[in-house]
Amino acid sequence: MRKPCCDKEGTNKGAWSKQEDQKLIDYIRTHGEGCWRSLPKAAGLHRCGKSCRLRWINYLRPDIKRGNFAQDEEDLIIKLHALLGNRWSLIAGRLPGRTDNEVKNYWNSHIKRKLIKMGIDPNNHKLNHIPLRPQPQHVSPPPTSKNTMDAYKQQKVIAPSGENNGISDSASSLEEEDGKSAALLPNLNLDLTIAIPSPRSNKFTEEMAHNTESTVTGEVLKNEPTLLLFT
DNA sequence: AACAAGTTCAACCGCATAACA
DNA sequence: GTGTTATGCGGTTGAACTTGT
Repeated sequence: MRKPCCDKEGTNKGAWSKQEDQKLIDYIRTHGEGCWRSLPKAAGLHRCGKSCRLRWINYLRPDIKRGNFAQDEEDLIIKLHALLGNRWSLIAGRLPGRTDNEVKNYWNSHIKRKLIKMGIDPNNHKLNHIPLRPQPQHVSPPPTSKNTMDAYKQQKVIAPSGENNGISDSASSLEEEDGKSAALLPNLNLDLTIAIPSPRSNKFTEEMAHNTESTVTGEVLKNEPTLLLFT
């Protein structure tokens, strides 16, 4: 039997030192990413592979964009979250230079609070105070305001994602509700074009294709899941 | 200046699943 | 087909930092 990934004894934990960072950077520059299990030993690090991977992906990678999120990034996160739920890696994948951890943290510390303040449930993007009569479906024009927050404010119509944070009940659940529920209707002007990506994301893509008003193209970009958002 | 409360964010943990034997 | 390991993901934690009193 092979040893488990994280052998608890003899491995460092907690914050990384500059020396550790440098060792990791040097090693990956020379050997590239991959084989995280054997990397710590080869790089002379007393860390588990998991920890090295996380440090590299979330902090040391050269293409990481640090600093505040721009307004358009924030809008995109909201839109994607409405559609995808807490699938941070998928959301981050649409924000160049941003990591899933960063997006998740930003959501929890900034956006979530903002939405709550506005009376919007961040879990399902619905208003907490629901009008007595539901709006008819598919009648609202796309938001004309410059960002999603404005759209929320002006139209008070929130995205479709269901209680479970997932995507599985986005469009279908609305059909099920059939106007009986007071749930508001999607109006984020999400026009999706999805290309079948790498095998790993096929399940996701199928779900998306099934649950959203989307166009599935036959184009495949190797190892690059493609989800185009037009706002 | 000192402390408390609130916020941010890097890092850890556990689970799911892909990959492999 | 089954069992085991490696990897990736999302939830959570806690130290560091900021703000208010």
